[in-house]
Amino acid sequence: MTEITLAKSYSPIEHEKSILARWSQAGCFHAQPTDSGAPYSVFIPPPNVTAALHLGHALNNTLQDVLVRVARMRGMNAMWMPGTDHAGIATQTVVEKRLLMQGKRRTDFTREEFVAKVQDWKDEYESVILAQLREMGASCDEARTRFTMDPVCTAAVRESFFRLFADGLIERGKRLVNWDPASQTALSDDEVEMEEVDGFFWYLQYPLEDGSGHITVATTRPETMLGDSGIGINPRDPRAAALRGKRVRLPIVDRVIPIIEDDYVVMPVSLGGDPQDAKAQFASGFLKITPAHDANDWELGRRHELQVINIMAPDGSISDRHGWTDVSATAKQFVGLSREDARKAVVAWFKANGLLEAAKPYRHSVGHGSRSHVAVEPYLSDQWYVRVTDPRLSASALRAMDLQQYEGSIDAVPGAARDGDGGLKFFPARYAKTFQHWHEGIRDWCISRQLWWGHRIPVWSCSFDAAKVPSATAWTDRGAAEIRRTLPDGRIEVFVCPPESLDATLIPALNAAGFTQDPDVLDTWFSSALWPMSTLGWPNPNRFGMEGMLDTFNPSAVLSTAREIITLWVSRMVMFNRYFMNGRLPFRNVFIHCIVQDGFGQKMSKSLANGVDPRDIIATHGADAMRFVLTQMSTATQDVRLPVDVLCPFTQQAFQPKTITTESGHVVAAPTQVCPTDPTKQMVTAYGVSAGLVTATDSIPLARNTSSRFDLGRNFATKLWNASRFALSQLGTATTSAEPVVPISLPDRWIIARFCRMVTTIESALAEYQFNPIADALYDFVWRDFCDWYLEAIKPTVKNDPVQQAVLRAMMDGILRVMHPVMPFVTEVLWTAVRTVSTAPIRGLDLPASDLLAVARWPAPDRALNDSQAIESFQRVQTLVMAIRNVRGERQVHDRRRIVLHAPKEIMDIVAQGSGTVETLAGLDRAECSDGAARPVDAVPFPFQGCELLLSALVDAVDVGAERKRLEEIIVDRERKAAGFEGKLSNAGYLAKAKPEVIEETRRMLSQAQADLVAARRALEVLSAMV
RNA sequence: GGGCGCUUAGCUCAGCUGGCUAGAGCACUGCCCUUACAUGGCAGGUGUCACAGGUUCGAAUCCUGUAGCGCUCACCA
Repeated sequence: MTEITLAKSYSPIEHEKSILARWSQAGCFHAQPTDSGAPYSVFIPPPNVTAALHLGHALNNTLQDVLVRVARMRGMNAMWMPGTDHAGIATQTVVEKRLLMQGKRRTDFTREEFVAKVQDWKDEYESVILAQLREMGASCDEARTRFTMDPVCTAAVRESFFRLFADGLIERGKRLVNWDPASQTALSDDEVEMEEVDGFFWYLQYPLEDGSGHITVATTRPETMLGDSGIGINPRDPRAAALRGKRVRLPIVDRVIPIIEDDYVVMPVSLGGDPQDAKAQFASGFLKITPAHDANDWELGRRHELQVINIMAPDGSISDRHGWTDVSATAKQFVGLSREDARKAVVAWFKANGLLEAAKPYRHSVGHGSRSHVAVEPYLSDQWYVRVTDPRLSASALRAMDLQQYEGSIDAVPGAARDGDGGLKFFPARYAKTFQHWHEGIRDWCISRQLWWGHRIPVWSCSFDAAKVPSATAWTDRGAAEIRRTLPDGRIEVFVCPPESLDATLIPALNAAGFTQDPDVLDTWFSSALWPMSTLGWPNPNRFGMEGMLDTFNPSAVLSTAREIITLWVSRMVMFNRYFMNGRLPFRNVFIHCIVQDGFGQKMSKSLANGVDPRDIIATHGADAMRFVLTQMSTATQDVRLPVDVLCPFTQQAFQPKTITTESGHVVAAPTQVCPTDPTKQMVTAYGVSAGLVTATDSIPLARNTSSRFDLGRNFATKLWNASRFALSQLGTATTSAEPVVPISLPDRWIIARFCRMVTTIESALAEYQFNPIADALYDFVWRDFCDWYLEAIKPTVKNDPVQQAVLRAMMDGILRVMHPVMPFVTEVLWTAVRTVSTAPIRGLDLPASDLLAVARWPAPDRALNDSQAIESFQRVQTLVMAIRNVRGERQVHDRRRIVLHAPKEIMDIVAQGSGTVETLAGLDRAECSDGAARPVDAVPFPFQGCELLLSALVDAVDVGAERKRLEEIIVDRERKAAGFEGKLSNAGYLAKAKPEVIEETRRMLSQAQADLVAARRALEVLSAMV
């Protein structure tokens, strides 16, 4: 037998690399569609390549890894697809910022040059991210790593775009988009964040055209008045009748615009408006309508056929070249101003001309670009849309919902029954509501982005004189899809989308015919939405050597992600997967994990740069410790707050960093910190570096982050390590045998029963995606049951008891298996050591051998081993031990001192049942049967379950005063308890309505308290007699 | 404004299909370097379960309301 000696404590850094290498060499995370076992696939929510991963990602990936590793150990064909996301606007913004620091702009380069620079950035961070995943032990199928712009994914983008285009689900539209004047691109609704801004309500007077007076409009955006094309009033407004048919002469511009009536217009409180409505409090009853610069006005304008006058350039400045033609001489002075300056100038003009009636301060929310942080402009432009409002998409997503989780009647949702209906389930269930409400209020999805980094839109367009337009089938006959529209000037614009397979012939033909490709790229979520299909080779897996992948691994088992992703991504994956895969779901379950916040309650995020690099925690605590604590922190309702410390690179001391408040109001670690023990030494923080504020140098190095929250995990790994060391030391003489043994002694039967229950607890928690109970079950079992009780109990016997050795060996083996998904490294290291020992197997507990723990079988103990009787008996033993220890503790009896228990027969039975456990764990020299008559002189009495027990040889002399005090405290305690139970039992309602077993339990508790009371009082009497 | 959460020990959090004396880790106190582990062992103190009502024999748990915090959707009249 090989003797493996283990170091005195577990050092993660010494083992993690070699364990990773062993897994990698074995290729045990690589799955083939032809492998045995039911498919269990998980798609990593591909992190974007803007920055490295933080602990929020670590949490998500740890939980996924737990799921995947358990599935793998259960013999399923587990495939975890890793990858990254190109994150169009975010990545482009990051790179542009970097260039700006060098004094360069995107437009200083050609599109190809710039994309190459972004590609470099992507390559750098992609490799960082993949390394992070590896280091945290994520058992991803690395060989299948994907990036959203890989050829296989691009092929899926082309195919899906073509089919949506051909099916009429993609359209070109002139609509108001969220326009980011800084990055000069359209944004989807999801990329807009609302920020509170201090502003004003300005009250502007517009004269009536007939000179009969004026009306007053209220606005927060006076500069848009240059584009006003109508004035709205509510038809119920008492002033409406008199104004019907009248027109207003727009100041500055001199444009004459109609007054229209619409229910949408809010009436002021003074005229019957709702006082609860903030709008009514500020409204004048007259609404200026600017269809080109306000989404609601756009709708109003359509209803009343108002002119659409765009007064801005793409950079947000006032412009007469983007649709504004009736620029008056007065208006000229405003052209060219920024929107901010224009606002001031317009207000000043109104004031100077006596038309500014009032200005009231007003705080309101304004949309800002989530990346650029400048105010988003509702801007009229031509964009591509996916008509997700079509029932083929949105209603299909609703019909996918689990019926138990759908609110209302699913029959009201349009669409015919299909595969996949009702198959989508959320954990925790409340998030189904988010999903449902989103789809019920869904709006068409703007998918074009005026960026260079991303999937270029595969549409070629050209406009023709009506007479020269090609025939409607000219391009469709050649295999392309086509849509066309008539422009305001009567020309016909033709849009052609070729399928990728015909690129070689159609693209040259299109170019030759004068068509040009759309310069824009697709919203990143378009390609993300295809992730569970595109990574498996859809539409044609064989083309990429992925035979069988799509049919085997789609749908996946579960998507694990964050709350806000439900609308951004989950929704789109469901719609697309179902649309393209004949109703099939991308995943059956959606698990929403909690959010990791920093010590100030702010979500860790790449953009705020307050995230902690998991590698920092791995460095100070080890990957297993990090994973265990993250698992334990994962609860269903509570986000995780994680105070972060900085680790001084000079002294290795952790300290609380000095903080600063950012412009956006966030509290973050200051970019530079001073060593707490040596003020001459400085360091930079991860925040400072990620935010681009500082760079690390040799003299001012980067300080890692750490957090004491992970100590628990590190200590637990060490505990497991040492328990294994001890177990191995006890098994040195063990002999192997093929004949299964049946454990007889109480501690053996008990620990196996507890093991069974722990496995059950873990399995039922996993089924509900509840991770915190998994960590707790492991911790309680390993530390409390196994180490504190079992190992201590068997110390005197195990070396000479082959059956007990078999139990010890089996428990050690079983523990490593169930711990492995959460703490894969330390368990894999110990596995090698434990496997060198072999004993007889335990009947009913099959633990088949395996070279690597990562692919060992998950334990499935026989139900017969879950021995309730053993658990109850051992519980009595534990209670007795704890009672004795309590006396020892209070009397401060030295640990090594052996004492004597004197107990009546019924208690001696418990001692006997324990087969030595009580003696060992309570530090008894012996236990003697006693009727209480013959009382040793130095005996200390204590009540236990209604009996009076005595302990002797505790001390050399009894301190009567202290003893009396102790007994009196017990009496007070038991009196209080007895009174409580008596109160319950004297309540007629309680006796009549409570469950019989509950009442019985109360009676038992009462009689025990009363008996304790009797015993303690008698002991007090005896004590008094001694004096 | 709509929706969804949260508020339990000094800190970070469990518990909530109503029922034993409300728990864990950390921190704290006392004792112990007992040959697995001081990243440890044994013992101990600590809570008006946010607040106010209600339902019930019984509420941390269910209902209503209030306050504070967070997330999310909508909102530039």
